[in-house]
Amino acid sequence: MTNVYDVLKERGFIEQATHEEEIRELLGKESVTFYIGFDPTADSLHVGHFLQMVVMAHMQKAGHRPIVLIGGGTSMVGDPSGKTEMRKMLTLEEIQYNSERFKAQFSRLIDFDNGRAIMVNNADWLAELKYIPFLREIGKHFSVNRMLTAECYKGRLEKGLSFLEFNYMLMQSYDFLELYRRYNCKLQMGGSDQWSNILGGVELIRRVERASAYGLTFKLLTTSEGKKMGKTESGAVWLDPEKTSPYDFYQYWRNVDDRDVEKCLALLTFLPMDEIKKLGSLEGAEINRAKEILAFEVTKLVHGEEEAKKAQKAAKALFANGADLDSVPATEIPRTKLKDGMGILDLLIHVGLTSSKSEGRRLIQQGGLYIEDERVDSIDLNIEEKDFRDNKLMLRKGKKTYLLIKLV
RNA sequence: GGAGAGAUUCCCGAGCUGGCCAAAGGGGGCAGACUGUAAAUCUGCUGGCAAAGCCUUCGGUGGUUCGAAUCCACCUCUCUCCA
Repeated sequence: MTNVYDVLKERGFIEQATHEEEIRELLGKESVTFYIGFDPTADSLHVGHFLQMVVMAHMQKAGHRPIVLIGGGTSMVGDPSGKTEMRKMLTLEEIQYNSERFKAQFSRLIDFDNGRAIMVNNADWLAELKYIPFLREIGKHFSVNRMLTAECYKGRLEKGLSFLEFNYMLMQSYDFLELYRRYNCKLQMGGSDQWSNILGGVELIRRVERASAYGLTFKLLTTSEGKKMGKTESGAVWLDPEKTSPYDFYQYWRNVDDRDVEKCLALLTFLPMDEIKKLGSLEGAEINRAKEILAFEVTKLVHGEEEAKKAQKAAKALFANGADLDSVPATEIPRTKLKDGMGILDLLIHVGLTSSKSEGRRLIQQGGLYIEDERVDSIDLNIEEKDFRDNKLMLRKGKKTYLLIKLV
């Protein structure tokens, strides 16, 4: 059986490791409990988290036990790594709610049955901490000099860093220690921005427990241009279908840059590597086939096969000849609203295609709006009930944004 | 606690010897052309509205003025240096 470490390495996940050889050996000979921390700062996970879920799934498949650590306690402090500003603090209820949502999303890729994976909240132990004992037991092991030279604080040292946030590293290190004690967790993984926090924990366990602990970071999911992936103009690409529809999710991957296709296939799908290499080497327009597979596979993992098929069908139909279909993003509009007709500019706002009339006016004046594949050339166009065929009307903004309006 | 610097439209960043400022430039975004639902490139747009006009905007509140992003006072916040 191949070592997971090699799998992760081959697929390009790994950025840095504390003890590369030892980790590889450990993963090869025993079932290792490991953890990744997640901040419950939003009510859904996004693509960046998905990458980490995939890693956990690879690990679990190889017989290791994942711990999903919800940072209920640490998120009350806020990780300053790579951030330019202090984060807002969340209430307990929000954190609770967000964690519930997370678990549902994790369950798609990770099996939590019979303790094969665990989900814990670090508020359980962090909230109880007493200041003096904490300083005496944990604080004494940290050198401020060393912390200040850490890469992750560099940016903040120029902009200002509060003592509150400065403590984040201690808390995360303490998490690792606590998980080591409770679950014999020996390995922490995380994004490469977590490197110094992870190191802190590894060293802490070595000092306090005189035990070996390890850390591993993955590459952040970035585009070939170095930008963070999974961000669009309208925000993150979420895993929650309410926040990012399966169709939009599919389209996001369908539209990745040529240069990113192979990387995405390796990191975000479970297709075998030789197949991925083949797909990645397709030339010219051919590479669209690889993109379709990427989009389909990732959508399937996140939203299920059913939704993935629907999204794919919709995309194909729309881009082939503009036929309307059920799985295209759709909005409903009550019949009564259109009794006296509705100006096109108002309609655009109503269905959320534009955010102001000026924007709609510009869109139309620049020839970017189509109704049933006919370019709209007047901003005074009035939409009435009789314009709908079968109670449906297909709008298109630009080349790729379709919206089906249903009359109800 | 003391001394200084600053807060501008989505972001960065000009303007700050008062009217020509809805505010340069860049980034980002949107649209058009080209194309492969890619990239690169080129073009236009990018506060709102009942649109040759009007309204709201330059950290906040007041004031000076015919007129303020620009001047004055107070406040809030941020940064730098000193303790």
